[in-house]
Amino acid sequence: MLNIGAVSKRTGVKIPTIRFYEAEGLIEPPPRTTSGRRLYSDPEVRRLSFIRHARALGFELSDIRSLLDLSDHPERPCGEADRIARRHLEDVDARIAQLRALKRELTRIATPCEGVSAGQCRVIETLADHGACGSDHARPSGRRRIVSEA
Amino acid sequence: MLNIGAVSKRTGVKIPTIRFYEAEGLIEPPPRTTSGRRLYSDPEVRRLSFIRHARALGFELSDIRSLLDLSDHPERPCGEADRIARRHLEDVDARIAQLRALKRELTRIATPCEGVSAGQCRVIETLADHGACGSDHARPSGRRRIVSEA
DNA sequence: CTACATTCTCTAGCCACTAGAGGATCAAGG
DNA sequence: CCTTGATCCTCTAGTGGCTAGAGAATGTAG
Repeated sequence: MLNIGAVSKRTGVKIPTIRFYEAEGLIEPPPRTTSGRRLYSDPEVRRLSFIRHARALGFELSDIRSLLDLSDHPERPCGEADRIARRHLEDVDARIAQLRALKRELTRIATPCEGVSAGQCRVIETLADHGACGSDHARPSGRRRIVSEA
Repeated sequence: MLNIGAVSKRTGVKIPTIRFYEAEGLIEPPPRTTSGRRLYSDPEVRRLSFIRHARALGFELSDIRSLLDLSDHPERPCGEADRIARRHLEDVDARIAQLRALKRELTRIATPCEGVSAGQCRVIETLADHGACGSDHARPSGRRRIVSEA
């Protein structure tokens, strides 16, 4: 039986995040010591590693919920898991394409501007005048923490 | 003088978003009709287009704030604009690299699994057993709306 | 005059956490 | 035994960049 700190170290999931997953129902509320501290045993630790791993691969919590569900019921057909993984892969592909388009735009914009003051700055100018650029870029997606895994 | 709906159509910025930008101080509170409706003139419309364009390129609002500031003061040195753009470009590059690594992992995982039930599913299995995969992936970043411009 | 559209303000929700307050409990050293 | 510092507890609020919805007022067309 490990306390939450030990579990956190072992799995790489931060303490508040473990509690958060518990509140979200991704893991069961563990037993407690008499003083109310959480005690985890091996299966919960493995479950947390599973979640961590899936998060590291960019799966959303809702997907992870489904995947955990399947992993809890090994007798069920697993087409769903495949579907989730493939859909996610498509998302990633789309995002890569997006970012590449973005990069092209940005490179064009950010090539060192010769102007000295904002009045002649290419960056500012290009942003101000949309017509000047390759139009029709799409919006990239939200900042994500980059947390390399153990 | 345009009302907020017309401005929204012209700039592609949604009405609630325009109000949001006003609340955030990215645009000035415009004059109002006697009944309290917002009235915009050309400079504000251009300012909104600027913001929209910068957002489409993935700049964060805090960066956009700085860029707008520079564009308001054309006499200032524009090194800052360059720095913002270059930093952003680096971010994008990093994100692309990240996603590519992710894609490799996912492709490995999601190649159609032969198992029929979750018990033998490659997806589930790989997630459960971290050792089985190329380790050390990083976490990709948050879902972003993809809003093509114009 | 009656619909219907547009606008207003305000609040709450999204995602996956993270940070911080304020308090209890634990383990180790003196 | 007592103190110190680490760990843990619960709870609330904040992050970014919006979006959705309630409920009310105003504008416009037929």
